[in-house]
Amino acid sequence: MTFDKDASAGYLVNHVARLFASGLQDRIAPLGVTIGQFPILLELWVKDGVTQRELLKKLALEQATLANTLNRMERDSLIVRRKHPSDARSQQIWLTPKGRMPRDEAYQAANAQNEQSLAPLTEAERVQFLGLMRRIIEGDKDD
Amino acid sequence: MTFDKDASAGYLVNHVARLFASGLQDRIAPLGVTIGQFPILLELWVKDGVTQRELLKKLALEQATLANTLNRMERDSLIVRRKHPSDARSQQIWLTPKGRMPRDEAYQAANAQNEQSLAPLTEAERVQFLGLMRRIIEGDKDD
DNA sequence: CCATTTTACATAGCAAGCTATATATTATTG
DNA sequence: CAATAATATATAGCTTGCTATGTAAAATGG
Repeated sequence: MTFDKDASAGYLVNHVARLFASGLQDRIAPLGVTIGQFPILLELWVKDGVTQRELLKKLALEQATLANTLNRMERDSLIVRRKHPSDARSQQIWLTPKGRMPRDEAYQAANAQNEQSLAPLTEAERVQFLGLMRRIIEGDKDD
Repeated sequence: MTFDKDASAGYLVNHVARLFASGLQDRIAPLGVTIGQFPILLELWVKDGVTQRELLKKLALEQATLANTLNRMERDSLIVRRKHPSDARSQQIWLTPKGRMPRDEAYQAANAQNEQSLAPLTEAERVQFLGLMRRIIEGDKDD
């Protein structure tokens, strides 16, 4: 039997993911944010003051991963955790002024990276690519 | 301005990569191998006794990443490093009997995971998906 | 209302990736 | 041939992801 990793979806998708990640990392570093913090910030920019569990529901991450990244965000003064008024187990996660950074720059960084990495594809192919990935993700939920 | 992470190629590809990785991890764990070691083993099964630099050329990884993973593979008795006969800076990387495990099971694990994750796609779409990813990777090299 | 279960979160510990830097050896060059 | 540059690898230290487990508070059921 034989196996060609360059014909393996798993191998390729890992490689592509690292290309996107390292490109985005370079672009958002000047904003004082890392790629792991980025999706969390995106959610908090929509609505902060939420609990960790509420955040978790919107992110495809394990609870421990989120807790650890929130620790680093607190360390980096992007968020603060305050007592939940009615449930002492939870905390509310609030953006600091630093966490409320110029968001447009962050959006632009992400858009620019997507644009750069997808440059070899036509518009139709980009739509296809996103669609195929969404279906793979969707298919996984049934397992 | 607005930004929808679920319409972002970078976000989706990261998610998809983690689905593949965790699925493959589960499948190869019984073989005593981890996902980071897997692509290295694939190369060593083709040819061992090579130097780290020769291995590195075939893998889309940084030198330090490879060195660290080789350390863990040596710790796990999958490989041994022996003195290079003519260059004292290098070492030759050899598979141990354990590293020469039943490869077919490993190939089958990877194929089965690809099959499972790609299950929502038609054969034509799978070909498309691989092609799109290859072009993204290829496009990155020119940067 | 008290014992038990469930929930929310934190922590420990690991793998895999990265950048930056150190170290030893070989190759080159004046 | 000695000084310098280049090469091969290792190490330090970080982030992001994971699983497994601990702990405190809330909810529930007899």
